[in-house]
Amino acid sequence: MTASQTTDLLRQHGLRPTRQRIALASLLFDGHPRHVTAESLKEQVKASGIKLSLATIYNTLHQFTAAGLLKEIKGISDVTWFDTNINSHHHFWDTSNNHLIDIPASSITISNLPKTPAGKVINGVEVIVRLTDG
Amino acid sequence: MTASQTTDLLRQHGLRPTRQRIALASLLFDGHPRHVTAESLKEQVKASGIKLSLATIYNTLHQFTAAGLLKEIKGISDVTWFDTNINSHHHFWDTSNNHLIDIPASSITISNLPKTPAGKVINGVEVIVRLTDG
DNA sequence: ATTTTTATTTAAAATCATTCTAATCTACTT
DNA sequence: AAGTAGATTAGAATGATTTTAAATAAAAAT
Repeated sequence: MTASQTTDLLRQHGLRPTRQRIALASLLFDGHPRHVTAESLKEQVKASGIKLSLATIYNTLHQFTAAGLLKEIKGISDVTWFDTNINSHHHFWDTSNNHLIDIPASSITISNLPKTPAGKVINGVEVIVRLTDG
Repeated sequence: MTASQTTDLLRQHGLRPTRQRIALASLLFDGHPRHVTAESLKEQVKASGIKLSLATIYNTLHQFTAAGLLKEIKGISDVTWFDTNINSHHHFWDTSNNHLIDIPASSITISNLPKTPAGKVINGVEVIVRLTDG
């Protein structure tokens, strides 16, 4: 993607094409699927000789997410939960009051998974069904 | 569960039955499914007039988990990930190198979910398939 | 029972990811 | 070119969790 195409992309999403946003967008939207954290992106930025603050990386990742350019992958809120139900099962996560409700394992069927990478083994499957008011 | 049954339970799992562990175990293992965080458990402890430190609550939750008495519900590591793939899909999480791999939405079928609580709406479904070496 | 050993608890400090603040700077408008 | 609204930044603040190092309690040995 050229610099001018990146500029257009940002404008189309209501974001001013600043030097920092252009730099991050061209790293992120190169056509390949990418999974980044703020830290991993900071490394890439550093490696390409660009200088910008970590706060800007966080701001920009959230703005891109709000604009629909990125998707946030987040577990259940930002704290660790412990469950007295040790059997395999899943959860509704009610985001309006931050409560969890059990979903029996039998409610979820997983089929045709892509091949597990060589040397790796499936250790567990966690399904989170997010609920909101409405 | 009586205090002596709680003591037995702890011993059976190789844990010394200390005052603090007995108190936490009797709150947690009352036969009802429970989802707790360290903070929520601290509140319950406080409400029952018991005094013990937050560090002990964290230690104990992890020890109970290691002993198989609790299950930890955790998203993908403890950082927020952002994904350039904004279509509905899921993830392998390779815990050995902390990498993510996409799983197409079509690989996962969800059926017979429990009824969504009144006034709530499903906002998204996130499936994490955890991988380890071996 | 008393001592000794080893595990546990604790308060306080440290850590780590993330957000906030308030000052500076930059893109867009006039 | 000047003004204004929005963006960036360094550094402080926050919040969850872990670590540290000293004090305490449980189990084992005498």
